[in-house]
Amino acid sequence: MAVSEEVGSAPLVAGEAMCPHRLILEHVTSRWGVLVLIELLDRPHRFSELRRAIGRVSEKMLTQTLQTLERDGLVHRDAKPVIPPRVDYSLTGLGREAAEQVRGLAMWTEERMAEVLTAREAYDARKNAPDQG
Amino acid sequence: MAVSEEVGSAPLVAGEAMCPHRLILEHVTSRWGVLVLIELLDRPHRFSELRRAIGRVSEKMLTQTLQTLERDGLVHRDAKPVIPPRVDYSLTGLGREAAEQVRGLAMWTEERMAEVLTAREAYDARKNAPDQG
DNA sequence: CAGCATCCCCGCAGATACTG
DNA sequence: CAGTATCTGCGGGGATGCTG
Repeated sequence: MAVSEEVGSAPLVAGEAMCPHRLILEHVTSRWGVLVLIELLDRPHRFSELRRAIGRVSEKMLTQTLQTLERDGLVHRDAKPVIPPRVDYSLTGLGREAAEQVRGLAMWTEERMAEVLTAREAYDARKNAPDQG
Repeated sequence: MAVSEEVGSAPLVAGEAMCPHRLILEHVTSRWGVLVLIELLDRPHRFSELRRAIGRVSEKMLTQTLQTLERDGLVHRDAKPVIPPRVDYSLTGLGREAAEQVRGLAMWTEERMAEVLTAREAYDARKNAPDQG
C-alpha cells in the first residue's frame, strides 16, 4: 500500500507539507468530513439542514469542513442569490465516490458494533483481572 | 444513514460519552488508526516495524492507537516472552473487515489524487480571481 | 439564513526520561 | 525491544458577536 510519508510536521487542516495522498485521506476521514459526506449521499442539504442532520457540529467546523471538501472537488456549493440566503451543498461525482467508500466504513461499524463492544468488555476484564483464575 | 448524535462534549480517545457507533468510526478513521490498519492488512508487524512502515509516528501515539484498536477487537497483540521482547501485531477477523474498508478509501484517494489536486487549483484560482474575466 | 472574525480553552500529540 | 510516565505546546474546535 505504501501510505508512508517522509518527514515534516504539519497541522491537519492547513498542513500542505504532508504528502497529498495522506492529506486527502485525512480530509475525508476527518471528524466532520465523514459525517458530511454520508449525509450528502442521501440528498443535497442546505447549510442548516446539515447542521441539524449531523447534530453537534459548530457552524465554524461545518463551514471549514465544507470548504475543505469543496476545495478538494468533492462537494458542490450552490449559493442562490436570494434573500434570505440559501446555499445548497451536494456531492460531485468525485465526492460521491468518496462518500460511498466512507459510507461502507460507517455501515460496517453499525453492523459490527455489538462485536466491538463485546471485545471491549473482554479486554477491560482481562486488564482488571489479568491472572485471577 | 442516521449517524447523528445527541448532546455531550467528549474528548476523542477516551470520550465514551459519544454514541458508540460514532466512536468506533473515529477509532478506525483516526490519524494513525487508518495507517496501522492498512499496514497490518499486508502482514503482521512488530512494533518497531510498524513505526518504520508508517513513518512519522511517535511511539506514544502508536502504542495508544494499537491499544485502542486492540480494545475494540480489531488488532491482536501477541507478546512473546523472550529477551529482548518481541510483540507481533496482526488483524483479527473483525479488524480485517475494517481494514479492507479503510484500504478501499485509501486506494480511492490514490486513484483520484490527481483529480483532487486539479480541483484544488481551480478552486484557488476562483478565489484569487473571482471576476477578472 | 449563511457565514466570517475573534477570543480562548483543553486535549492531542510530540519530546524526553525511565523500566522490564 | 517494547513499552510506561510525565511535562509541555500548540492547534483543533467551541462560544460569541457581527455582516450581507
